[in-house]
Amino acid sequence: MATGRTHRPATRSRGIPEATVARLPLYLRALTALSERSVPTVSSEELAAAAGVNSAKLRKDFSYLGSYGTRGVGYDVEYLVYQISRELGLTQDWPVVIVGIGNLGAALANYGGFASRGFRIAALIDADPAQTGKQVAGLPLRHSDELEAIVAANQVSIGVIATPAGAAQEVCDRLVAAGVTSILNFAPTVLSVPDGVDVRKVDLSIELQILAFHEQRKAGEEQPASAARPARGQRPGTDGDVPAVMPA
Amino acid sequence: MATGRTHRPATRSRGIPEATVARLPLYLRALTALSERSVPTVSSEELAAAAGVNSAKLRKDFSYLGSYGTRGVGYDVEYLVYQISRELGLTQDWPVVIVGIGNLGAALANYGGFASRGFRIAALIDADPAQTGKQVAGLPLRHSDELEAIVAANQVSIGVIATPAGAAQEVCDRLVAAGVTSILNFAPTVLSVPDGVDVRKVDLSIELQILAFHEQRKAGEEQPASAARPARGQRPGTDGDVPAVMPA
DNA sequence: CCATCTTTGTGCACACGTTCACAAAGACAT
DNA sequence: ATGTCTTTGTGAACGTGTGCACAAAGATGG
Ligand SMILES: NC(=O)c1ccc[n+]([C@@H]2O[C@H](COP(=O)([O-])OP(=O)(O)OC[C@H]3O[C@@H](n4cnc5c(N)ncnc54)[C@H](O)[C@@H]3O)[C@@H](O)[C@H]2O)c1
Ligand SMILES: NC(=O)c1ccc[n+]([C@@H]2O[C@H](COP(=O)([O-])OP(=O)(O)OC[C@H]3O[C@@H](n4cnc5c(N)ncnc54)[C@H](O)[C@@H]3O)[C@@H](O)[C@H]2O)c1
Repeated sequence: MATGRTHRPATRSRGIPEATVARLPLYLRALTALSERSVPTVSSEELAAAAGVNSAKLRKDFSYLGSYGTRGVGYDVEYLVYQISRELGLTQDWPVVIVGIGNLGAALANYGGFASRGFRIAALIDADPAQTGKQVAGLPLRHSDELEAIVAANQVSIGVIATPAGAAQEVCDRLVAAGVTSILNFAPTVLSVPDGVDVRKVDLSIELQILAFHEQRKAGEEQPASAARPARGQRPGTDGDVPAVMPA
Repeated sequence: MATGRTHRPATRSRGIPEATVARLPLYLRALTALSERSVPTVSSEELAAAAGVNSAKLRKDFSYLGSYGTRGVGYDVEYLVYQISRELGLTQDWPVVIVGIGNLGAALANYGGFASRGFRIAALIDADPAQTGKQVAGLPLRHSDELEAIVAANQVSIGVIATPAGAAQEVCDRLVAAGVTSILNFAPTVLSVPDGVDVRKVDLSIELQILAFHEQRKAGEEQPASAARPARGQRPGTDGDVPAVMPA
């Protein structure tokens, strides 16, 4: 997951809980799959299984949207797809710019699941003049100088940053100044933005470190009896590795 | 964020809260930057600012690791780097395999922040025989047939999946059968894994949808002056209220 | 050795998220 | 109509995470 809400304090007003919002896309994906198989209705139990969550949670999540199910039957697939799409704002088109078209930026530009929901790539922007004009994913690379003009002309409100970390804050500032109010950041930096701008981040390295933590824990827990695998982990049981020094 | 913990129920034993674990890499990154600038000590206030969190939260997080600060002074940078690294299991080397070396897989393989922490790419694996042997990021692509052998030979416990969604579950099953117990999944699918295996996921599309939700909310809130009816958070312009049909 | 000042570590209260468990809504058959 | 059966929607209990606010630890200076 990603991230930092620099937005409003709470959501108790017309509020769908943040945790619920984060799961709606998951439900939507599962429902879309059912829809493609022409399944007419689905129970909370089935859908929950498909989305990898527990059914009580799913029902509570849906209850924040309204009462869209039918007791004894379940949920109408098409109807739910529509309701969730509307709630997420996917019934409209969101123009998006991607800044920093290197290895990662190009992969993102080629990502199908991008356009499949209402997201449209308005432009691919890179600072390297040598790249300008080159085509990536069928779109021409535009130079950073044009950033402000592109954002304004297309009314872009969502920006994706895939530049090196060092350039991320500057790019962010320019995007925000030009009118972008939501940013998805792939660079490993903390971005600071004014109130009213949302930032979410994706960081491979952080995800791996979290996995490593649990991995180490698993290794350290290994049944002392059957030394299954001499995992590279720390020694088990004993937590007492008193480490190095505590300098002055 | 991302994820499904299919691991243990809770962590009440030697437990560092999950939310804290997820922030440790962030602190570590900030500390590493300070370390490179030879800053000897840092206060919770300063470090919190650098990591983008609130200082009380940071102090509480650190308190789960032990009492590593000095009142009136702050935290010793080098010492904290060591303690957090140890806690996250980064003092050891973690061999990782990436499966599915297309646009995204190649970008991940080239990612510097990979090796910079203790993660080492043990192998890049792809199913396409035409690609086998080609070099990506200085490593030769290996064919999927070798997956099991590679995992076993390198004692790989962390796998990254960057294949198309359709292949993800099968790849996951093979990784798990071969001994992998932590998976980072970039394919837009829910993976099912046995107990004891951790899965984290990264999904661009989901992140964008979450941003779109808040974006829509912001637009719908625009000082509507008078005719404001706080009905179903619709955007300003098109007031296409009242949805379609509710089928039988 | 004492006073003062800074900054940690944490008790506490509250907000948020999850799960259980069940009343009641509706479908459907008779 | 009435009864049975399925499955929703949600109250209530519990667990986890956040942030305030402050006592106490230690540095530093006289
Ligand atoms: N989140 C993740 O999982 C993940 C994975 C891999 C890489 N990354 C990060 O993504 C970023 C990009 O990685 P990459 O491998 O594609 O790097 P890259 O070097 O291949 O690409 C960076 C691109 O950004 C462009 N650029 C540089 N400064 C710019 C500016 N000011 N304005 C516009 N464009 C600019 C460069 O011309 C280049 O094309 C890096 O920060 C990297 O650390 C993140
Ligand atoms: N999470 C994100 O933000 C994000 C972004 C872009 C793409 N994606 C996803 O990542 C995945 C890869 O995207 P991509 O653009 O690199 O696609 P791609 O088609 O360029 O690459 C897929 C690669 O996987 C290989 N492959 C297919 N089946 C395989 C198997 N069974 N075993 C091993 N390798 C196999 C293919 O040969 C190909 O090289 C897709 O699922 C895509 O939806 C995710």
